[in-house]
Amino acid sequence: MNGGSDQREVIPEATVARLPVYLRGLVELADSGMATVSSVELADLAGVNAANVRKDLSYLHAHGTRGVGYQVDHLIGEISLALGGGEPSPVVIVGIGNLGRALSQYDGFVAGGFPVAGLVDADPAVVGRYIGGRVVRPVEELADVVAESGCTVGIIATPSTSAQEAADHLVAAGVPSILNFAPAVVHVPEDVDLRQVDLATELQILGYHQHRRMASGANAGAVG
Amino acid sequence: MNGGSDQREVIPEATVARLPVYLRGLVELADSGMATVSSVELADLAGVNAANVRKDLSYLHAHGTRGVGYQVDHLIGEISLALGGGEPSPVVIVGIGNLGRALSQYDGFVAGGFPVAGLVDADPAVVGRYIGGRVVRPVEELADVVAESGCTVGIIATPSTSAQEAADHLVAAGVPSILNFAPAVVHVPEDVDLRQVDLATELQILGYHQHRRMASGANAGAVG
DNA sequence: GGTGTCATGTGAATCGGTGCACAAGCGCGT
DNA sequence: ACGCGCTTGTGCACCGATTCACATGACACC
Repeated sequence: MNGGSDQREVIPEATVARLPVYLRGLVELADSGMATVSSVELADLAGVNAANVRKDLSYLHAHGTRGVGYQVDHLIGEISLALGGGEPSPVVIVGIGNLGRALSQYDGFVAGGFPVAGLVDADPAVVGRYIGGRVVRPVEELADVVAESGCTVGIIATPSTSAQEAADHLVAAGVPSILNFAPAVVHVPEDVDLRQVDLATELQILGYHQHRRMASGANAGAVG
Repeated sequence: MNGGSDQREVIPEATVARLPVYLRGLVELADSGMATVSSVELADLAGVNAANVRKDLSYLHAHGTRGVGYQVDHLIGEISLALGGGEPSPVVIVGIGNLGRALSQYDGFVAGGFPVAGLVDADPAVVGRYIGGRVVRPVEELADVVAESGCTVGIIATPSTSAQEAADHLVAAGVPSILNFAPAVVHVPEDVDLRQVDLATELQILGYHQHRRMASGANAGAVG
């Protein structure tokens, strides 16, 4: 150990994407009173391969006990630590349309440690309205909102035509992480982390599989 | 080979996930009056590598012209054909809470060929209410809704505790494709296509990167 | 205390995806 | 008509992720 305490904490991207799923399952187990969990159980809960679970957990400082399994409490702590260090990350939502309104009242955010700290919109007709007890502020004050509440995550819920503009505003305000719900490709500097959540794309992917299944099943006939 | 004309249409999953992005960019180009597009332009538009674009398009019957590029119209047609055969796929939304309401009014669905054909909810207090001109029907009538409108896609927007139940209802109604927005792992038969869209998970992934960036930058400082 | 059983942890093979780099081909200008 | 430049299409190598299979090790029971 050459003094670097974070060198061993390089977690593969695919593993990171699964950790929140594990965490959810583990919390559920903890509520059920389970003290330990095996990789097979956790794999079943998360819908992945058991060996995959073990390899994933090996990246954390989560030592399991052979012949017994993993300690649920400890595992919850380690995963929570890896995913943001246990500190809540306030989020600011840009674009208060249908989706933005829904997101601002989504319980999962608060429960997951991501309290909604601000709402902004470019439309003067929306600015000033109250959504879930929070006032919608103009996009010009985005930097202020970020500075006041220490927002570290920005959510883009604007129409796709304004998505790039919203991203630029967030970047300018110093927000390091952006989640884009608008169906548009936005470009950000390399030091900004951007993730895309595209409902229409997901549906179209489903459409492909469905179409292909029908085409393949055409000669075999539809079996009930 | 039994005259199968669809045998060559095996498209890698990663490619399928990019096709909708291409399609969006292409439609935009078509509106701008562009008749042809090069792989480099399309790559820039979609935010991916140009060679990747070419390889992706090679899976379709979308022959480009060397020295010129691809014909925008033709490409739009081929991608649309691959993604669902051009047929609109009506969707039914299960769970009309905040998210379900927002989704039911989301324009992108109709634009993408996924009209909302029905809304159902298990809560009697919600059943009967009108959302965007559509009445919310009880979950017991889900099979009827599906049969009436030929829904092929089900969207789960329930609380996570009811997600599995909603999935079971959809499967029982014969819906072959399910998009799950609830933060829970649901299990479906193998012949049902299930995709997960988890807002909380996405945020936690962002949280990981942010946390790691801060930890790494602590000893190295800001690099100039 | 010894032994059997069970679950972790990991080496290694495999699979799918990405991206470079280059050959093949088409059109345009001369 | 011919060659030049531009772009497609793809072989190949690299990389990350997944999964099997097995060695290691701890607990419980007798």
